[in-house]
Amino acid sequence: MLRRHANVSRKHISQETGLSASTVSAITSELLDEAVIVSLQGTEDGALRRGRPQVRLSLNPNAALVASAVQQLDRIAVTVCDYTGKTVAEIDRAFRAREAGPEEFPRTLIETISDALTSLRPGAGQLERIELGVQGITDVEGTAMLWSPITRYRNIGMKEALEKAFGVPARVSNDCCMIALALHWREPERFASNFAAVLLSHGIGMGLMLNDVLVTGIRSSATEFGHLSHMPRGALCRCGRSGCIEAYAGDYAIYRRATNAGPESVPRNDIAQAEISQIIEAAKNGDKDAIAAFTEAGEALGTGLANMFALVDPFPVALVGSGTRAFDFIEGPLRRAIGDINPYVSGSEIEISCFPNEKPLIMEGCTMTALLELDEEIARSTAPLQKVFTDAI
Amino acid sequence: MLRRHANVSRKHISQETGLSASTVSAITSELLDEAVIVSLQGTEDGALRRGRPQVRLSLNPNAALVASAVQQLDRIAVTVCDYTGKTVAEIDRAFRAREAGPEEFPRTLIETISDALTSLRPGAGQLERIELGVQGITDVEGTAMLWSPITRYRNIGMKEALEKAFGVPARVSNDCCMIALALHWREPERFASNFAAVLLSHGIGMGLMLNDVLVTGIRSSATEFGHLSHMPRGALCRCGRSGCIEAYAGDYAIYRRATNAGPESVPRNDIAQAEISQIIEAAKNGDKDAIAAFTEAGEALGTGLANMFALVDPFPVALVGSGTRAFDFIEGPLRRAIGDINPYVSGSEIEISCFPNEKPLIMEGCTMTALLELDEEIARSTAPLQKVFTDAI
DNA sequence: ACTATTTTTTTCGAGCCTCGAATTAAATGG
DNA sequence: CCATTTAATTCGAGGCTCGAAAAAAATAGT
Repeated sequence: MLRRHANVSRKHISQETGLSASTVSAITSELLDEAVIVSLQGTEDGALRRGRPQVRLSLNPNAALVASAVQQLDRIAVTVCDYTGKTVAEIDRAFRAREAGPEEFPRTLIETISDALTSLRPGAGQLERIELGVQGITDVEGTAMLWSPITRYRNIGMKEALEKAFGVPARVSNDCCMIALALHWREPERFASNFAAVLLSHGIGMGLMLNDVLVTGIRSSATEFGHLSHMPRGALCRCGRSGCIEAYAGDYAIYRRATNAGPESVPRNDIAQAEISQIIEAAKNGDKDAIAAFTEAGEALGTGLANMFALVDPFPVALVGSGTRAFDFIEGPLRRAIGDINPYVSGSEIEISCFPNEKPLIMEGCTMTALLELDEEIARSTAPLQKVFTDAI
Repeated sequence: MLRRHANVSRKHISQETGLSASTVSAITSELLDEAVIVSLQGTEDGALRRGRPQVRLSLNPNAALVASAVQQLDRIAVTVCDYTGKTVAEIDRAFRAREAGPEEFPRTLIETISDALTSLRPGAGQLERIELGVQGITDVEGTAMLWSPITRYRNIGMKEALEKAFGVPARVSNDCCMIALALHWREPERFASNFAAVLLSHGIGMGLMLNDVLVTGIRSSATEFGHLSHMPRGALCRCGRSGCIEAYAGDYAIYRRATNAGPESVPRNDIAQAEISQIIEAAKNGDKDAIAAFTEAGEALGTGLANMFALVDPFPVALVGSGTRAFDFIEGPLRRAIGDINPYVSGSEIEISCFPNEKPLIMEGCTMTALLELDEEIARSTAPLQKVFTDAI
């Protein structure tokens, strides 16, 4: 509750959670004793009313620090946040992932986190957790980057090196999952129990939340939405197969279709954003191939989403990343494909939001993941939960 | 625990569930007082060992009765089971659904259940719940049959009429969900937390369990697997759209392809099982079109499953219903399609089981649903555990 | 300034579910 | 008939929860 809302009174917590006032009092007094939370005088809305004034409670910023990192093709970014989630240190520096050896990844990361930590004002909390967000496939345990488009090396261990260097728990996560988590916390009403975050960039990724749980694939920590079959025996995908959604909706697919290169031609993997911008301009000027490129991308995305809506309820969708710049050309075909395929869902009723800049979302998701794990740990150590009855049958 | 295993000792329950012996003792003694369970002398394995013998516990058969019903195109079947799930009465009679008016559905059902109940030996438990399984779309609350291929009437209310007639809670559920539930209880190791039951008959249905929860669609109580897009702008489906999985894998699609009727031709809805048998025979004799029909069915099913495996982990699949008779012709293309589409799943590693006869599974699922709801109710209504005080005089 | 009123928070006693330790129960072995 | 073994129960205690009562901390009114 306090992670969601700062400055709320015990009364308010009691009303929102349904716990009795006495229970809230007991729990908060214990957390205050342990300096996990702090109290402030004055009512929530600042108005002075008759009666004993509410005491506003908040998380104690100094209870802990967490470090979040995002490793991308050309940059490495690190953010250190206090226990309330406020950024207290930030570094964003160039990093040439393609030219880096496998050992450079953890090394550079450790250096950057160290630099961020030394820039902190004294008196801040202690570092308690590190969370790293990367493109590509990470193992479900979050120990390593199994495969990533940013490097030709496989299976780059991260967790162990980080934990050794800083002495705190560390994890690697898929960027799309972090984006989904960030949206879940940023707009809890819209992105509630069921929604998808679709990352549109060179490839297509998805972070999917169903029943309040992030869905994880068998090896990748995210769902392989980009490699769902859109068109059997269709366009050549970067993964080597044919007809994947990505082979129609990824940057390379849009470039290929816009330049009329033919669906079988080998995907380029060095497409600059400027080239996509040119295609958008061309589409605005009525270029048939450019428009067809975005139309086919929208159809592929819409078909994939419609299939998911046929399996579970329709859910809100967030489109994230540079691909959203062409949203005006993608939206129509996408919504049409949804309506065409699913008899019970009209394309127009699906909530779609765009977030052009994925990086802050990935960072936010990393921070939230670290903080939530920390919360769990604190909850465990404070008031040992009773053994949960697990059905062993 | 006792619903899963009859005749288990308190000791065994304690070991399996992880609850302490004292807790198990407290709970079981209360349930014994309420006659929800009964005890029997003698060890589980019958062997006489040293030490105090175990007391075997089981559900009390007479604690309650539940009625399950399956309404199909040409028959209506009713089974009454005791609280342990044992069948104590059974009726299966002809019913011409196509010629029946909307009011005949609940009326015939009530008649049949009444007849089954009057045939019971005296001393049996009281009827406590009714569960009905039907093809087609039911609302999530289980009140009505919104649409079903067995009748041209829409929105046939069932719950209210049944509850009025018998004075106990009633529900209508989708047949595929019931099949999934039955499999989950029949083979809990194979069909555990994640699996799918695919019904292959005139149309294609699916009961899907993810994370121990049956996935329900927005209106239908089951997932619309049959209407996932397999081939954009592909074969005409019974639902009016094009390229659905069902338009390749349903009986009418197989008949259409085998008779070379062209993918745009209007689906027949009166295909007899004998006609499908003929196509199977033709395939065995090497008929090109018959083989192609099953091949395309397998590809469509495999593609749909592969897409699901890309979203969540691969899971075991049960193929159910008359369509499994052609499994030998379907299996190869199905497994190939899975491997072709999902880079991380080989088609050969997916566990596929066949269950040709869907009716007993639907019935079993209905019974289990009713019994499990009853269990929940008993757990809720049970008086809170109280300590026993000895008289101080 | 003092008291009544209002509102929030804390304290207190109790209930429920769980557990471990000790006890009781019910059998076999010698 | 007693020692031993195994199962089940009882007992006391702890953790989390609650409702009722009390306390705390403010304003309103005389």
